[in-house]
Amino acid sequence: MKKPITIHDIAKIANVSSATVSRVLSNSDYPVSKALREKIQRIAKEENYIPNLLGKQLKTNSSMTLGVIIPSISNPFYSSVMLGIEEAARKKNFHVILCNSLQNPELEDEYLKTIVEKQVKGLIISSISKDKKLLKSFIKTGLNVVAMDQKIDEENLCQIEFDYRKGGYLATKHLIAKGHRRIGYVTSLLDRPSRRSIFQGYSDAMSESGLEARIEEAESEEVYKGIYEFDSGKKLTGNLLSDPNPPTAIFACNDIMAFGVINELTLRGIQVPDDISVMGFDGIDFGQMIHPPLTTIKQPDYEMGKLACTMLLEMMGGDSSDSLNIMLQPKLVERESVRERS
Amino acid sequence: MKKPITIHDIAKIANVSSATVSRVLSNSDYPVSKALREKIQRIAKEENYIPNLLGKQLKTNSSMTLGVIIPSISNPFYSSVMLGIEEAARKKNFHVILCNSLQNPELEDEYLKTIVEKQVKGLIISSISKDKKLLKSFIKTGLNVVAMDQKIDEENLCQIEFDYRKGGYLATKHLIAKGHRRIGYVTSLLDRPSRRSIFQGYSDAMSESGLEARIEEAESEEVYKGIYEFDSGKKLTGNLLSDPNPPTAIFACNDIMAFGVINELTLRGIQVPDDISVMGFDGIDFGQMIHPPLTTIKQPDYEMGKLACTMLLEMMGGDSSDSLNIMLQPKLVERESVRERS
DNA sequence: TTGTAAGCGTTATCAG
DNA sequence: CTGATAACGCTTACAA
Repeated sequence: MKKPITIHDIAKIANVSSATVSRVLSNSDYPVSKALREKIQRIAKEENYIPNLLGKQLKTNSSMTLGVIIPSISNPFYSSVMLGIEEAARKKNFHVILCNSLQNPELEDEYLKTIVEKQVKGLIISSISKDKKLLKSFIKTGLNVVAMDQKIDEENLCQIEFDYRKGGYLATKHLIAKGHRRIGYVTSLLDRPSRRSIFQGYSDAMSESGLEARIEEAESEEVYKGIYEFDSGKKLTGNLLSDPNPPTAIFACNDIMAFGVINELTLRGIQVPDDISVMGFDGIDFGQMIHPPLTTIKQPDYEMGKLACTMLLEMMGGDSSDSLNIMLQPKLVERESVRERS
Repeated sequence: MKKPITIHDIAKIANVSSATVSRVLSNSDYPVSKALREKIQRIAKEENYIPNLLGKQLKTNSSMTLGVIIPSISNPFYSSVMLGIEEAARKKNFHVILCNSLQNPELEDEYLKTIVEKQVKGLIISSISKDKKLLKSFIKTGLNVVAMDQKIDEENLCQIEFDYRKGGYLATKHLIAKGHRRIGYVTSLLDRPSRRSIFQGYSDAMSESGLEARIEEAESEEVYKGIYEFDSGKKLTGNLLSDPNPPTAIFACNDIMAFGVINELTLRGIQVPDDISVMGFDGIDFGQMIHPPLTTIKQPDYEMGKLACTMLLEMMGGDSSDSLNIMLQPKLVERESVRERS
């Protein structure tokens, strides 16, 4: 495990200065004679030269690394987002550090801090922190940030939002159009703006049609684990069903929860969609794999990640630093878990 | 966006040398008088000092960053693994760079190279490259590697294997014990050792009981996307069903494919498990969410990631560099997609 | 076209 | 206990 070879070693072997070596090996456009250039390249190859990017980065103050902070990679929505981010990053030779905040604001801040210390200059974040104080302070000192999924009140950053309210509205409207009047809404704890917005859309659509909202909210938030939301969906469905006059359609705040709803219904011998219709929210792939295939609202996850990363890289390129604010639109995906109320 | 403050700036303010500042701010155990220590800490806080880890890393030749190369994060198995890795890494203040090789050996090598250039000293990899030449060469020059999931023939690295063969064997035996005699096996392309091993287990169990193997193999591999394997499961099921004497049980090489099998069966009016039993492999959470809940072989994904990372960190600690080789055991998870053949 | 030398921000060695 | 000072590996004025 001897010391790796540096440009100085190569310089010595080639009888040139390390400056010249640097110039050719870093693909600078600085003029170097063809003879020397080839000689140096040959030697570098022979000696198995591996550049030490830390040196370069320290000097140039640029780390070619992006940070991503999300609640949990085990949520299929975020893993799609991540795939999109990484795809876009790779094309520009950036690496991506993945941080799961696990719904824990302290963890989020800790990651934020260490990432900045590593001189990461670009961050994509779906923040769950309340005040976002630390994040805002880093933005002020030059960190480039694209906020995703959860809104941040602050200038100087790009935001990629998703129109959750409209999504909730669209879903509910669809149910109403199918003739449903008693529509229940099951949701995780309404502690995040995104979740409140979906609920808002639901409420708006209901009251617009003179219908009464009927909501079941999960009590507390466990550490993010898919199966937790599934169970939660089952439980809340039970609550809804205990009503003397239960709903004919159930709308869930995300697909996994909707799986729980369908599961509970099926277990109780209630047919979906014949007896009760079910509607999800997210549009993860698994929705197509269950029975019946889930009608849902699609969030463009992969595209969202790709877009976020492209915007971030552009921002860091520093061209037009007009901090954009993009609102992605929901799309209704009709499959087979909703049907006309006869 | 003025220049961030360094230990030198602090030294100047405090009227001490930067050496002293470094000693207190890096939590070195080097003795510094209490008075100075507190003064420096106070100033650091006041000035909002953010250490530049690049400088430190360059000096100490250690990057506190790990690399992870996996086929695709959108596969729920790997996202659980990743969650486990990150959990273990965080506890030791390491960050994790995520690289999706997308089943592409060239991408894998490219990542490998750039990661090493970034002075990442530890790597967890589920390699899909054939020769693994580059990887082996890096191991020789001191890269610490934990190979996961896919075996690598080489000394000097830890491996966390999973007993795929036994898993396949266990699953098949279970089906046989339930009275099944015609058991079909549907699988993705048998191009990886892990997949061949599962198939081997299946074959072994079948021939051991004097039963005839019946395999359907997907033709080619698409870029990794969950829905592809699902469709593939559907299609192969169709093939199996076209047999004049179709199987009474179908075993799939992974859970998602099993979802496809169940879906196709259900669509054709064939009851699972009443008419045909279905068995999966992986044990992802979604298996519990479909109907009927999938009987499957559990790979300890999250634990695998955690273990891999712990081992890697230990290796890098450099204590006992005995390169372990751990074989994780499969576990049968009985749910409701398999039933006794009457 | 090439070389010299001064850093980038940190730690580590050595002397005081 | 504290302070100079020399690295770490690289880039980049500036000089030649």
